[in-house]
Amino acid sequence: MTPVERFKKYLAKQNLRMTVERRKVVEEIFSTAEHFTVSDLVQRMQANDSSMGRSTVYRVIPLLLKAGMIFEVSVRGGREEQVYENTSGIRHHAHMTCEVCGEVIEFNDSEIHEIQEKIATRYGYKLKLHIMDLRGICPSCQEQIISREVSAW
Amino acid sequence: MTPVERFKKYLAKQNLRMTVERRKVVEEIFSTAEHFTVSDLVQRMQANDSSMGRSTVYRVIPLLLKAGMIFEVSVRGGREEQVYENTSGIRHHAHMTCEVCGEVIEFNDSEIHEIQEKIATRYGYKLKLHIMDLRGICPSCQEQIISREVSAW
DNA sequence: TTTAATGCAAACGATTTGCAGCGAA
DNA sequence: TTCGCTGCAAATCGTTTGCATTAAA
Repeated sequence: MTPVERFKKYLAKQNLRMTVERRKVVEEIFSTAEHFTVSDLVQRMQANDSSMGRSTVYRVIPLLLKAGMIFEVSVRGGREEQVYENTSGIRHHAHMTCEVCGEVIEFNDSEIHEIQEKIATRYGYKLKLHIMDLRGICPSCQEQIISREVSAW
Repeated sequence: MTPVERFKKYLAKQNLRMTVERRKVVEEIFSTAEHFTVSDLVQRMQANDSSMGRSTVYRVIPLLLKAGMIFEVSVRGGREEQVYENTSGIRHHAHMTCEVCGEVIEFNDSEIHEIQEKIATRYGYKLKLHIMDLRGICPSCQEQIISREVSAW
């Protein structure tokens, strides 16, 4: 079943309508596995059809969330746009961030995946997105900022 | 060393100034271990001093982030305010969310903590915040929404 | 036909910024 | 005496919403 068909079924169940605009949004979202923002979608879609409305995209997003077809991904700060991902396939995000200098280390630990699956199984969940977000202070920033005050923490 | 002293040192290092307003913000943030929003702070502080400016708080936040004294915590959606936490003590957030109905299960798995610490040690990081965020679809929503289409995923 | 969906523009709400006066160092 | 900091008001920017029109079902 294609994403469009899946969404159409979901809409029908809610007594909502499949429109050309909604179809285009879904096709655009599932055309790649990359994450996206509303601006990304609008920009890509307006390249083909300049009349495509921004608010239409904003109105489709919550429906796709409810349908379990996309996820919110980002931890947003300031006035950054929300980032989404489609749910075709399970995504793993495991990273450790230094909150001082912003360094990000990505890692992929099989033990983590095993535990995540174990937990999901325990509760009967079908996992679509795993985020392991470790925040701390990297070695060099520890020296510069904390110096010998570590014991005070 | 108190949070205020710590922040003062950080400011001095950057050739910035410790002011009465900044002192009050830090004291307010470290008066509890709870998370907070800018509105929380402004409201609490204006109870004592109605002239306290909102933009002053907004301008202190990035300094405290850089100083490693607070963290951004929330995964914000829509126009929700950003949530922060002070870094006195390590915080663990482990939860699994159903993206369809919004159910949130909090769990505390010692194995996860062990692995998180192991990873941090490997890279020399001083951990302050651990977030394990699992997103998926809960059993009852799987029935209602996916029904017998699971195989198509 | 009925009524949900669309595009546009205006409204919102959180966050940022320009500015003139203030006050740490 | 500097020049970073403050409160205020205005500006930004992502997101939401009212409305007249269009188009699924």
